[in-house]
Amino acid sequence: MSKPDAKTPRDRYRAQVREEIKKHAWEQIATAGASALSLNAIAKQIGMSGPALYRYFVNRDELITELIRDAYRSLADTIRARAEAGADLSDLAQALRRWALDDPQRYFLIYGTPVPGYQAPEDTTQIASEIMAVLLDACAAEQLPVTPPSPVETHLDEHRAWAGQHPAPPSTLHRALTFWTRLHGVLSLELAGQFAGMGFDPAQLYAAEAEAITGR
Amino acid sequence: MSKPDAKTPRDRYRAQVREEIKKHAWEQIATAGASALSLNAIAKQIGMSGPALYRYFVNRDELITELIRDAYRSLADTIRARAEAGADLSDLAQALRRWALDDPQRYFLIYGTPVPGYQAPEDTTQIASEIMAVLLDACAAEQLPVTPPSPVETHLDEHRAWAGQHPAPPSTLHRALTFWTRLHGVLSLELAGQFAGMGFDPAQLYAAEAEAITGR
DNA sequence: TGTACATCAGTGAACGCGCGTTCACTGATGTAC
DNA sequence: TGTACATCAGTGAACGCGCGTTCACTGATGTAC
Repeated sequence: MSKPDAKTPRDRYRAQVREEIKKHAWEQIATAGASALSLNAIAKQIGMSGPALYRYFVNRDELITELIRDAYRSLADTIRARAEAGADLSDLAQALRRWALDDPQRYFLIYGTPVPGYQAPEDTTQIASEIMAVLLDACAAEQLPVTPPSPVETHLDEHRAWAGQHPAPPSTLHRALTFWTRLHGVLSLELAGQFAGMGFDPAQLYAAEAEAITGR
Repeated sequence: MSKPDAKTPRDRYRAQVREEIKKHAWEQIATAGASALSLNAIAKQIGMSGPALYRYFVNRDELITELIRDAYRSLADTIRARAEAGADLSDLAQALRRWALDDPQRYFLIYGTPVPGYQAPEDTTQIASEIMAVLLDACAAEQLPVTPPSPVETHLDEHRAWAGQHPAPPSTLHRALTFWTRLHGVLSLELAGQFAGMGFDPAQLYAAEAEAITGR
């Protein structure tokens, strides 16, 4: 009897095929959007029959859920790695933008239009709060002049469950949240092509938002 | 021979049925998202056969395009009406939020995840710049202290084609654009359910953004 | 006011398509003695 | 090292489904004289 967690050749092969399926799934999403993702089409690209994929994913939903999970993980790892390398808020903003531009549909899979009724898996909300924690750390690291808390800041301080055990003061809670929403505002409109034909450079608008929040 | 633009009973009937088709299309989008919109399903709801709809829309794409156009028009009219009623930036922000919450999927149809390859009709970009013009007016109406232009402001001033003939100074260009992106940032994340389970009230975060930009 | 004709809304059958998914199977790979 | 058996990847046929769209048609509504 082999140890339950030993990696047999078969296990390795399985993992490898799963990765290949995902790789082609991402390609499909990149070119036609997530709603067009088709198991049969993926199978054809890989050179397998459609039903073969059911050896690797119980159904289409599980595959998509897995892709969402991977996207979250990728983003969280990217941001955290930059933070641990000593990045400031402005650097984190740039890392986020690069990650998004690298594969816009991957960004939209996480932050885009939700399909009514679809429930994201629980562990993704955990990864999301992991990202939030990194932002809170980064905001806390940059000192701001102490001022009396605004109404929002007070409100956020009274509903700080989302910040976990983070000991951030009210102003930091607000800054982290605003950092996120403002960058998402510019980034999502850029990725959606809403600035197309307007003539200016979205990167400059984005950078300005990133710096504005730094208080610099 | 009747005048070419006279409204015959048949014309009126046609317009009426077109509206009914659109009404059910919106209901479908609201409950299952735009990608799930189906002509046959709409026909069934109305009590018609599927092919009958082809008397009213040349195909599915034309219907969706029409819905997008209507959504843009509705938003532009809403914003402009408030502006003409003397609303300030904060009021406009609230009008935008109400409009979006009224039908989140309608908001996403305009500002949500784009389908790669789909090209929006030209006249919608015209309506979009109409909205931009209202924002520019509203921003111009609120005086801010004169300061030397920042790099972004200079950049926007040098690429101001998107602002049409509007004589706004650099700082106003930047404020109008930022007003839009910041509100969209909070709003789109709220509508997508990204704040779910975080515990705070998105309305307060939104209001704070709306007021922050006012410079007040 | 009545008749002849044209217009047009709507139907039902049919097309080809691709989808997700199931099932019984073959054949290769790994395991146990 | 060899044989017997179990595991499991992958196949091909088949299922039911709903989709967008076309076509030839019926019957009602409007127009012209």
